Amino acid sequence: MLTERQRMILNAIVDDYIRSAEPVGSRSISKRGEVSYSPATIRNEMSDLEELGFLEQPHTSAGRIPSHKGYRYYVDHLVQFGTLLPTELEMMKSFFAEKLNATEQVIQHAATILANMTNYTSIVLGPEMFSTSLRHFQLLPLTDTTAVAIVVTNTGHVENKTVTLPAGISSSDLEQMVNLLNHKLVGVPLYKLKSQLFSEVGDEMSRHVSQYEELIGIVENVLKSDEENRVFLSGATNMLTQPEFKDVDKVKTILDLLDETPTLLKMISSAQNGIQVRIGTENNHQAINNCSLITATYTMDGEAMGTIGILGPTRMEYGKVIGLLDFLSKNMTAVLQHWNK
Amino acid sequence: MLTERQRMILNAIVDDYIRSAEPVGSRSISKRGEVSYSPATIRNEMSDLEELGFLEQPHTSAGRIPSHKGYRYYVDHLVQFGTLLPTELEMMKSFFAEKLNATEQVIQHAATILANMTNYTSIVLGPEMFSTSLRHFQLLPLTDTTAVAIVVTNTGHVENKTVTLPAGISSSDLEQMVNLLNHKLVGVPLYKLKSQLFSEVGDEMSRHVSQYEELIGIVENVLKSDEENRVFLSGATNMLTQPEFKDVDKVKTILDLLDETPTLLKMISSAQNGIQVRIGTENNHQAINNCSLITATYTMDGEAMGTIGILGPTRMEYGKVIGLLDFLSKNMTAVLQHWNK
DNA sequence: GCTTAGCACTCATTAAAGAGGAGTGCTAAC
DNA sequence: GTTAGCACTCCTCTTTAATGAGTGCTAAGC
Repeated sequence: MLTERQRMILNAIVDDYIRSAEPVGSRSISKRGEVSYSPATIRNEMSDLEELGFLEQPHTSAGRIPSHKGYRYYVDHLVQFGTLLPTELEMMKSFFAEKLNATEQVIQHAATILANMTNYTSIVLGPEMFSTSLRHFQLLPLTDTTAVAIVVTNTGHVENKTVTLPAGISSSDLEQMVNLLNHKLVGVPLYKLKSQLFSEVGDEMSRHVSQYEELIGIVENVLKSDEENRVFLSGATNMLTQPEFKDVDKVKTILDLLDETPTLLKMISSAQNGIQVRIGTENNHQAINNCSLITATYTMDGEAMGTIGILGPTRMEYGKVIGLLDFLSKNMTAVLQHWNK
Repeated sequence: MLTERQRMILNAIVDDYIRSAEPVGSRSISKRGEVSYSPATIRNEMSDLEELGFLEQPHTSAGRIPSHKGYRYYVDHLVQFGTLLPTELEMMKSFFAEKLNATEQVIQHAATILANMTNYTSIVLGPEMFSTSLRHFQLLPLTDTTAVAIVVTNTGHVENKTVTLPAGISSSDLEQMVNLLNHKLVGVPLYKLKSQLFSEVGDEMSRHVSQYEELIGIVENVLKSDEENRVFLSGATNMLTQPEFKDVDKVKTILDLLDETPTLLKMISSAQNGIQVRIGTENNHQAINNCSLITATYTMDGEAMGTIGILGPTRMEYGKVIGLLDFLSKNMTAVLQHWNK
């Protein structure tokens, strides 16, 4: 619905604005060379683009800046994915070459490296715990009524939580039950635990099933309490370097949002497979109405495991970030696979 | 060395400045009533106080603000500890009434509540792991060469780390050794592990001591990797609400510092017993030259366990914060004791 | 001798006014 | 359809002046 020339002009304006953070005037577009028309012609097109909702004008005598709709069009039709610069590639290589022997470390490190490379804020969602399987379950009594429950997954991930013990179970009974659970349920994917419980354990000791269920409840409880720990944040203070956030009050609402792990979790875990860009209000959070979130999911054996996200101002370097996320998410699998197999 | 009147004036100036964040003039001191002298007299004293280094003047025609030395004198001789307001007491009570069944949660929650009550940033150092004792040690093989090591302390704290296994140990040997270690070393304070190893285990299997040592090394390794997790931060963004930090660049260096857990750890773990106030440059960190850190240590059974700290601008409410920290640190023991015994 | 009223002086802050300039929209010519 | 020309808008920056809070000093008062 846009003419080729309009697309070129829109593209030039967005590019320019991303670079400079200043409203873009017709003359500076004309001088760039890509669009070889006079400023007057470009002005006419800009006027049309504004009428169509792709551009905005801060005030009459200023240049144009992209509207949300403009960014959307840019992202959907115009942006070209960046390829990694030699230095970036170098950093990536050294990241993948590193000997990190825990999934968390890989994720955490990925977050850090992304934040450093982009100068934006990175939000990374670690592997979905429920897609892994039970490696070991243990219950260590602390007092008469409490114990620390420990769940180890096949990925080497350890979760623990101090729990209140089910009433009316003797410690020897408890031990026996834990042993049986381990014997029968090790290797079972976590999300299947409950159903497996009935087919495996239920047969043998049907009269105690309710107590077993309580134990499985503990396991699930331990894992659920972990959800928030899946979120890794890095470079939050990079927000402070963006000219649009030089006002302390604005940036505070953003940083406060970044402090709320549950909100972050909801935000990033709602990402679709592949690369997704959510611009401004599409994020549905007042505080980041002037931010864009670019997410990429990473997989293992074809299954979605987690999400990598970059949060920056709407005026962010979409091409570069998408390129980086694409590269990282695709190669992430390799690293994780190495340690989880 | 200061006259009574000078002390009163200094006190009034610091109080006023803490409240208003504006240079304090002689007239406003005179009007407060505490010092019933004319502005001219007060001006003379202020001039003397400046000469003595307790006050500073931003420019000729401005009021005075306290210098670091002025704050130091205020903290050492003038400030009166705040008593908790009814609302504050209420918050404290509900905090202590809460059923938190893990030390980490207590600490984390203490940090949050402090940040909220003071509107400053709280840095809390959790219990020293090495002062607790071994509850359980476990090694779960993941691959041929790696395993996840799990250490549980008597406080219900669980640490884990994926480790590379010592070369040349069969899995059954390993199991046997872990069992023996558990048998002999459970209940031993963590800092005594190594020495105890020799007296307990060394006798029985002297030829394998080096391998045992390697296992203990793993235990210590697991615990060391935890040091950073002892630090809990809350209310970092509160810094943004302080008028002295309305400049984004200044506040960025502070927030960046707060992101460096190891630095925080060093900073807060160097606190002396009891309540300590470090003003401005006394913190030895460029980034927080305009901040003060007030710390209080909390104990259990007379032994130092950890530290609670509040970081704010040098112009912070010393009296109130010291009152809060005093109250909290003294009552903290009670909560922790409840769950660790 | 300590205290204080009086006054000149300093200097940050604020408001107003003007100059400059970037950029637009429109019109008319190419 | 394209573009040069031009009047117009409005932000930004600078200058200037006014305001006022606060000081330091001197001399008078108690």
